[in-house]
Amino acid sequence: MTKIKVRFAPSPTGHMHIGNTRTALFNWLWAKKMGGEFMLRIDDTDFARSKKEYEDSMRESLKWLGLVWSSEARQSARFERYKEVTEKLIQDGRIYPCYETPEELEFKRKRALSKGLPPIYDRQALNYTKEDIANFEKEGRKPHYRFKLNDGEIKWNDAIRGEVKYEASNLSDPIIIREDGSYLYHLPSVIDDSDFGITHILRGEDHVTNTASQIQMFEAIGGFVPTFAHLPLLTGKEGKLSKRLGSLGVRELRADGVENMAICSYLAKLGTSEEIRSFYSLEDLAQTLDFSKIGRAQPKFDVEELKHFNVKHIHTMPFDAVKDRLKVNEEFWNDVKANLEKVEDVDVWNNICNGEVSPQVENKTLTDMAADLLPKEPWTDETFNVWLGEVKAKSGLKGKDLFHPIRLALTGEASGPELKTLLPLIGYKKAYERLKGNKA
RNA sequence: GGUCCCAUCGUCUAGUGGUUAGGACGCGGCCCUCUCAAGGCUGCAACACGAGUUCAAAUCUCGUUGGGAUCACCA
Repeated sequence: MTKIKVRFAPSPTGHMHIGNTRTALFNWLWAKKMGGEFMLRIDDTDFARSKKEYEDSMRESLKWLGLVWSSEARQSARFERYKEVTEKLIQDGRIYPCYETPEELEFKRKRALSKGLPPIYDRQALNYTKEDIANFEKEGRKPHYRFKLNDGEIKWNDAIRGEVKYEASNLSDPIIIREDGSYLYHLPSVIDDSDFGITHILRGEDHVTNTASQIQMFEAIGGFVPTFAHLPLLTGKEGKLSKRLGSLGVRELRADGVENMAICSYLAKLGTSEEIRSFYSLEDLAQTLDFSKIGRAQPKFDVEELKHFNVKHIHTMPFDAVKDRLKVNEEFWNDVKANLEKVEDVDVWNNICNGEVSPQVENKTLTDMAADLLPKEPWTDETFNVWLGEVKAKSGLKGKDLFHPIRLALTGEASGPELKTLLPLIGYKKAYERLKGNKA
């Protein structure tokens, strides 16, 4: 059995978004689970839209997510190779020149549609005479090229969708070279997958039809046909795949305090029969990947749900998973994590316990009394209960009337970890001053 | 419009002819805490529609409706 190799092949025409991330993640997880290799390939054949800035941004997001790659390639650096293959394919009669303008093509499509016909390319270019071509050249028209699909049934066994088949006659011959000589994604992608020994192609189901034509390309260049797996596309809350989903960037999520492993856990399990639960390492998550548990329907992605999941993810996050980013020790982390909405908020509590806080005085009589009753250190586990019992007895207050003013005075916040946990962390001196209404 | 895919609680899903249609998330209630949060328990809630096959259909067949993908000189 050959070693498996997968690739994530983004086009640097935007930042990493949730759809991209999901594809990259599944590829990475599959490689990890199978002990294979994960490759990054920059599909920058579209000069007009590709930008270095986006490429850098994607690399950064990928690294932040933990989706590291062990090798990489760039399509714009491989044009010589594509040209070589193309020339051979032209000789084989699998690639042919066409001279229609985009406008003419658009017109043909519209006309076909209005007649109730499928807007499939009519292969008019296959019937050009030498004179036709000479005339086009004389007009100054430059050819674009299409890959000729052979008639017949194309089928493959999709790792997610099972057996898939298409009749080639229902497909358009894909354009593979633009009028300006640049390549479109189809053929370079196949050449690269073949040259780099990609064994599995996992991508969104928007590519299923492409797969049919690409299988013929793999065969035409004499390459190994990889195994395909097509993930159902994520849809937005409203049903349609919204533009918002496309623009929902990893960078924004990160800035909002969403944890990388929350994103990965959520995306890996959404749309599967497994419950969405937190994983704290990609390796653990990888072991649970199972194509047979991926549904065929399109799951709805809801960013609010992700954010909610993220909060729970933080509440149970082990110290080891965050310690590199923390200034506090394990005990402190465990005391406050269940109240955090973002990891960085641990600083807020660190400051409340160790820094200076301006107390809010809600019931001065009560907090003054509480200050006077507060025993000096050393404290024991029972100190808080004993102290509060006295305050309760003396003030006659209980429940919220009792706790709220004290919490506000002690922490300056209306909610947070249990006061019993917090008090020892704050210490006598600060606690006393704050209860007295002084900044401390 | 052609081709392909899909359809079970609000959401993600289990279910492969006989189930009180199960779980998870969310939502409601209760409990725990002398407060909030966190936590525990519990409740509400679904087979898109219509035929057919069958003793029996969420499950099989056909149709309808609805959703999605693709049919780009984007990837």
